[in-house]
Amino acid sequence: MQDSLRRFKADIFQALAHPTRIAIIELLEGGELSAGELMERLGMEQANISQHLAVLRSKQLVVNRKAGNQVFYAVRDPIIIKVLALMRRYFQKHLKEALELLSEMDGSSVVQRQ
Amino acid sequence: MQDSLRRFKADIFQALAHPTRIAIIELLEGGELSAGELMERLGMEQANISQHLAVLRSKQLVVNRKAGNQVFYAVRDPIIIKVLALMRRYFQKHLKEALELLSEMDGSSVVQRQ
DNA sequence: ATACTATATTCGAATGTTTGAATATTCCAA
DNA sequence: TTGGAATATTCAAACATTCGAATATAGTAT
Repeated sequence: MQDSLRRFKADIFQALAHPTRIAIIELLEGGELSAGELMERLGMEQANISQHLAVLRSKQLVVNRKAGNQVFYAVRDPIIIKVLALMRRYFQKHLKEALELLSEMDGSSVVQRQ
Repeated sequence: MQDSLRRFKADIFQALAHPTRIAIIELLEGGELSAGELMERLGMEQANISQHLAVLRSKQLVVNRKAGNQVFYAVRDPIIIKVLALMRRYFQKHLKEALELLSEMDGSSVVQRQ
């Protein structure tokens, strides 16, 4: 059980482990939005957004509600929003190192190392 | 910037998105441990633990301290521990659905669907 | 019925992650 | 300085994720 609990947590982190999906959750922090609105605000392919929404749905991080033609999405549990808020705090706290990490990831590093 | 911030967050979630790495962080919640102790308690291959530690190090989720022969690891920032604590709350709150999700993942589902 | 709009799914190529086996490094002790 | 213990790295195979293009479904209006 210990291990499958950890698999469960890992799967949720996995679902959060993509910039587009984080953007979706952050957009939904202000309340529910339709798939189309998410698509517009993110400026990405329709299919791509829909695929990311499918990931978030499959891990139950979001719930959806059909209204006629459209499908509205919302974050299922505010705990997830809290998790992202903690991440923001973490980022701010470690801003300097975070920026160094980011530039290394870019391959545009200006950071000294010995 | 908005987007690279999200890439940063996504990378941290990615680092947490593995049961073994979650186990490592949870073991470290009680204080620092050597790589060897982690290996023993997790009962996994030496190389495997070391690789997972390398992932956690590269995203700066843990810090390490060499002491003679050994390397001791610790969680860098308690915020990460808080994140995992939130996940525990989330899990407890959604225990029923979580169990269903887990059994689906196992392929050993006993859950009814229509 | 037909056409239109909104959303979802499937497919395959590209890319990234995970693993154990083998090997390397580092430190200490004899 | 040789040997052993602790840890890290490299490699390649297996597996998973991501993307856009194409296609499917479902609702609404004509």
